[in-house]
Amino acid sequence: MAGLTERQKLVLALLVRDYIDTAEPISSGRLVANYHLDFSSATVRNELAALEGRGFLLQPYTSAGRVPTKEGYRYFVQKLMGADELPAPIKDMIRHQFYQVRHDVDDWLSLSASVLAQHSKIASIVTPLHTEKARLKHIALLSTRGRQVLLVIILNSGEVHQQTLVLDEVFPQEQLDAKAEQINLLASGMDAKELEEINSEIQDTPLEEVFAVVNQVIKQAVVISSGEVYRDGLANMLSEPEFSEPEKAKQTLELFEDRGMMDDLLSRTVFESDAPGVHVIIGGEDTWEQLGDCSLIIARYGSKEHAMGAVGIIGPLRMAYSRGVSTVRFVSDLMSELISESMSS
Amino acid sequence: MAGLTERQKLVLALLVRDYIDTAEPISSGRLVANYHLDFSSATVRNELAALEGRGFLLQPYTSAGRVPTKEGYRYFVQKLMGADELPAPIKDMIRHQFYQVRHDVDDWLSLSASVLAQHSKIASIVTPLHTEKARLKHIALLSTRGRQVLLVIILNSGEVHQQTLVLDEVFPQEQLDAKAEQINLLASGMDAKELEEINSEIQDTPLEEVFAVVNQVIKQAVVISSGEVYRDGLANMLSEPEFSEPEKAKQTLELFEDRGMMDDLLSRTVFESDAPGVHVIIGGEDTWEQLGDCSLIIARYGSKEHAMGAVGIIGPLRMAYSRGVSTVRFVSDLMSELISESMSS
DNA sequence: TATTAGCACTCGCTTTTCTTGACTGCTAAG
DNA sequence: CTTAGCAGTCAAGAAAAGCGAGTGCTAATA
Repeated sequence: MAGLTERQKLVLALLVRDYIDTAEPISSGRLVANYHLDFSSATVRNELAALEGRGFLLQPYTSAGRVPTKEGYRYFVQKLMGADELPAPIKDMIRHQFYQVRHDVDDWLSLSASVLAQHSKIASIVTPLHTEKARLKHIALLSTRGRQVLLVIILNSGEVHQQTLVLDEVFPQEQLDAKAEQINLLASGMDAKELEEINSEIQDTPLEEVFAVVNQVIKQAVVISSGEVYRDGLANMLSEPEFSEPEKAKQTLELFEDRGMMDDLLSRTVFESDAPGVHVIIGGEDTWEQLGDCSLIIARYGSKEHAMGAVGIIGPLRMAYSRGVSTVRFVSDLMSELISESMSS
Repeated sequence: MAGLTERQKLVLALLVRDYIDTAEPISSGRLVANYHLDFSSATVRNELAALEGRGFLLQPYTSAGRVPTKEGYRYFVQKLMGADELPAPIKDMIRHQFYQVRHDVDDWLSLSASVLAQHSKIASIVTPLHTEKARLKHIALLSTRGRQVLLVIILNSGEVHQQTLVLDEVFPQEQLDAKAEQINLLASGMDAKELEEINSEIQDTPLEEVFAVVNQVIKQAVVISSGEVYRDGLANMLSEPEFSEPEKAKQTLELFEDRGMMDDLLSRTVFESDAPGVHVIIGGEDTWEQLGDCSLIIARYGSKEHAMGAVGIIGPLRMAYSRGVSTVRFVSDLMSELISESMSS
């Protein structure tokens, strides 16, 4: 199957862009008029028919204009779309916003989510850093209230996990410090497998209770959303005409609330691929059936050596891919920079 | 203005319950037929007209049945509604679910949110414990990665706050321990005001950087949502017919995403009132304009002496108040029990 | 005085019909 | 290969008609 002619590419690009703007089927006449094409609407009609034959376009009904198919969007994103960078002043503003929270890492995540939602006008998702080879760096036990104790676990990657435990009896802080110190001496630097091996030694000692949790947390650390996942801009989505039917809206919201699904999606797409760039997933098909009629633009941040997280936006098929890709790239690069800066002395 | 007659109360109660079930305007004939009333539809019509005169009902249009007004719901909730407890097996199941996560306090919150959403079929919200008179109990500094340091602050109430800081240089864990110890010796037991007073002593010492954050956290601790607020069941809401118009849905979602609003609402209603019971807020009017056409059922958990949080559900005006109140009460009591148990030795 | 049967009236909803006009695909000429 | 011209298609919108659930009122009844 030969590629598209230059003119077909032009027509497809114009049509997709126009449709993304207007959300209405695009007609041959409209294309000629709006973009001052130097060939007639009849010619455009022929090209449209050809593009429809290739599976890039479809007509909602016989006498309507054309609408891109998922395949059409994919071709557009891969071959036709140019970059649509955020304007420099906006970028500066965002950099400034990050600068203002430079001392509080947790704010980086929520700010990223908020920035993405605001500038893409759709929903965003941001996961915390996580590493694939979790090793224990350090734990701390902090008495909070009665038998409740906060267990803080820090991994080699810098990832922080915490859990409030209810122990069997009340311990003063000094004893908790001692317990923590014992575990640190014993298990620091170990990964899940090694922890498992020394597990039997711990059995029936006073450390058993806490140790079990450390063990379990390290095992779970591989799951990307083990920390808090930030979301924003949910309400934005409902403004898009494709979610005017409440059914669609509900479906999408459920997708968004479903941790497992997102987990799988993010980790597979972002972490298993070696390409560090921006990934665009357009609608569900075979692999990602559940995505349905939503598209996803995601990128990872951090570094392969230490720890990585993902930032991304989710919207209808008809989303501003060009601007979206630029925005996601900008934010993920910014995050990577911030993190690498915060590691240097 | 005299009270309602017994028969008017009966008619109002039946109508509200029926409307909550069906979401359709209720006619006089329907009431007589469904509930085998021993007076005629004409009589019911007279009573309906009287109730409409009182502002408890209204007709969507001239020849339609009646629908409750906000006032109508309020009267129903205050005077007419009985208890509609969850069935015992369901209660046992929920208790069992809590039992399974008894060692992890953080799970209590997310489980509460999930239980409430599931059994009320609408959205839920759960805030962590927080105290009004925050005093510093203990801090810890944990090196995570490069210049990043996790600051964990534990208040007298047992509330935990944490923040990842980016310090100006890299410190080994031992030095961080020493710093933390210094601050603990100096400031343990102090409240916001006392911390402010010793602030000047800290100026220009190596502790300044960390101390500033501790100071700030204690001040902010009074805000209820300073910890993570758990939400669930958002998608449930969209199933309700009142949110079929995307505008309404969007509005409600925005309300739900707006932290400030919820904060204000929860703290004012739950904490400023002395009554520890379940509060029902029906639609926005003067005080809570923003609530619009949503209702809220909330209760606090914990104890006034130590720390309190709030659990609640949010839905359309037409929600199952009776079941809702029972469910919220059940969950909040359960949480209070768990917490008080976890404090005893 | 309170209740109720009877009846005319109202008005949103559904269905039907008609019209409009924005497109297309095809054909034949340039 | 391109394009003007034209017949054909079909959703969307407006207008009309009928339906029917439900009311308010009135007059008779207990």
